[in-house]
Amino acid sequence: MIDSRLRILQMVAEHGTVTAAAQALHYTPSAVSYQLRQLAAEAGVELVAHQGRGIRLTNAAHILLRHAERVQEQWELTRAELAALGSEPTGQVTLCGFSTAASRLLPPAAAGLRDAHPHLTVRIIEAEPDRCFDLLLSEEADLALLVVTADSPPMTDRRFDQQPLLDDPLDLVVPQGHPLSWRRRVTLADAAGEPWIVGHPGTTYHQLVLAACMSAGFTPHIAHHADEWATGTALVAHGFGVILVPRLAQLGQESPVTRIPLRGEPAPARRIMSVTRLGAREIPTLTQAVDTITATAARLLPKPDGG
Amino acid sequence: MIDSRLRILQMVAEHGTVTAAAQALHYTPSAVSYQLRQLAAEAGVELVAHQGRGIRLTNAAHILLRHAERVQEQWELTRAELAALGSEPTGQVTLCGFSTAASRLLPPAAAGLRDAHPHLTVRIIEAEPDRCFDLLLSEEADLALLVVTADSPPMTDRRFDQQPLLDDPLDLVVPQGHPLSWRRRVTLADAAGEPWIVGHPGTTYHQLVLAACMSAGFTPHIAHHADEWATGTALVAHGFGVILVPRLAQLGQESPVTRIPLRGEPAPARRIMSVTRLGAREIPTLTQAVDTITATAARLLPKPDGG
DNA sequence: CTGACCGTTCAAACTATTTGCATGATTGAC
DNA sequence: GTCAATCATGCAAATAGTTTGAACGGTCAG
Repeated sequence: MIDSRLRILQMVAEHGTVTAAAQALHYTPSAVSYQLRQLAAEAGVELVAHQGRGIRLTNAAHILLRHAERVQEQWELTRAELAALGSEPTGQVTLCGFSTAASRLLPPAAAGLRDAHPHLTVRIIEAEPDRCFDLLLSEEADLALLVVTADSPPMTDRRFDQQPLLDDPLDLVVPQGHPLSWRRRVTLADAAGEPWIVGHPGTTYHQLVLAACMSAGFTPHIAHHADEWATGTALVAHGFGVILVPRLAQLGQESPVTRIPLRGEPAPARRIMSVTRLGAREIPTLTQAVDTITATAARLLPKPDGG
Repeated sequence: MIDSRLRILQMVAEHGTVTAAAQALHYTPSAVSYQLRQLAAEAGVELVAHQGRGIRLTNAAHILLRHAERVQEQWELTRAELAALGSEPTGQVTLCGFSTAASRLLPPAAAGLRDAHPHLTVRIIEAEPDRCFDLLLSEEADLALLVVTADSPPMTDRRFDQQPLLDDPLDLVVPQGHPLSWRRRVTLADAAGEPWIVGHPGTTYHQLVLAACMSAGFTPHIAHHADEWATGTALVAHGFGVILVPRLAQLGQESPVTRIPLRGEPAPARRIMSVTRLGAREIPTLTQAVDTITATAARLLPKPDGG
């Protein structure tokens, strides 16, 4: 509903370059360039200034960006009004989230929606947090579950409504028989000297582990890279190091490892957020989805006793 | 800039039928129908209900209409911001108005704008008041000069900013030597018994004359129809009746007629309004245009002495 | 029951957008 | 300095989206 040219401008502002914006939108740079030109003509102002081999957005562009935010918000309010108008929710709602969310939290919520509203089409997209924000902006998705990363927009970003959903505690996974597995109380710092297995640089998992270790006061010795839980677990089982897994993540039973809840103040955890476009949270369908997700999470993470 | 589908919905709301909306937009009914369907799908709601051989807009459609108004207003504010950003006004500005305005008020204003801002393209469209509102909505025009008619949107219509510009006094035109031409003081009621020459039914001029006569307390005897001043004047000169002409209208010198300023409380006049989309009046270019038009009007209608 | 209107549908004509490639400009590495 | 890499843009061709025109079914007034 929001003008596609404004969306493109938002992406350019977000990603800094025409090329990156094009990538996020599944467009080619030519298309983005062309549309920016159109928008500039329509508004009767210059939008971009060339700077080096890239571009810089002008003052006028920032005015248009503020406009886009307001229109976006207004549109979400209207959507909510329409949805509240009664009658069965119709059309399509799309939930997106990173791997663990997509596999454990979203399906129950999606199924609940589907069963409650026969005329509603429910879609799920598994995507990394960065991409989730793009999906929200482009209205390809309506609700996103994601872990905060260094690349996340700030909480104050007026395009999004970001609410903490739950704190997913982190467990340390060590080989069976590892000295730490006998300890009554293990903190992250206790594993500071271990060789670590983390995701590839740039992945959310990589950032997560590094951030957790950093806030525990040490920099991990990274011995191996593995992006999938199964791979990491297997490496641990064979004594290549230790990994950190969020409580929500399910590990296969194949590898003989010990999973140890970490203690600490605060206990190491990853914060999972539910994110909508600003104003969209009031849409009944989404409210219901968030409720279901909260309930699911409570079931999967029974009582966080002790801390 | 505003979504073309919302514009179409506005037109349908305004004109009541798909066909009429299509006409106003220079579209075919098919296109309007198709776009309404698209909009409904995008919003996930029903927009039209069939009623008899026409349609009726649903509740949801009215919510969307309110949305359209708000977005429209927001866009105009943004335009004003952009325009105020400094730098020379660029792009295009279009003024529209009914015949007299188009010939006597708009050209000086347009010329002023053109000379003041070399990079600005100025256009003029001559159009009946009804059409002027459509032109504003579709952003084909930015400022309209028009006479209030029975079909005008109410002053409270949140899509427009309607400001009184001037009152154009009405003159009675009678054949030379006509008894009324010797009177020191003539009111409209004095011509109640004359045969009248008016525009064709439905024209602004027709409405104007009837409204004036009605507020003077009589219904004119309509003897002839003529839409052009020259035709009407010629008919008057040949003794077929009398006509009413606004002071701004220039009559050719070919026909021997007498033009008598009408008295009364209030003096018969047509009220000329300057209309913009709501929020657009602050755009410097338009402000300047209105100023020039006011000045031109003051020059053309020197001092309304006496009443 | 007939003619006038109205809204919708469908394939075809038409527009506008998007792509793919070529180009010029800038940056950083060697 | 040279060279490869990165970036934005321009243009013709491909593609997707919109608009048209003609046909149809429903509704209303005479």
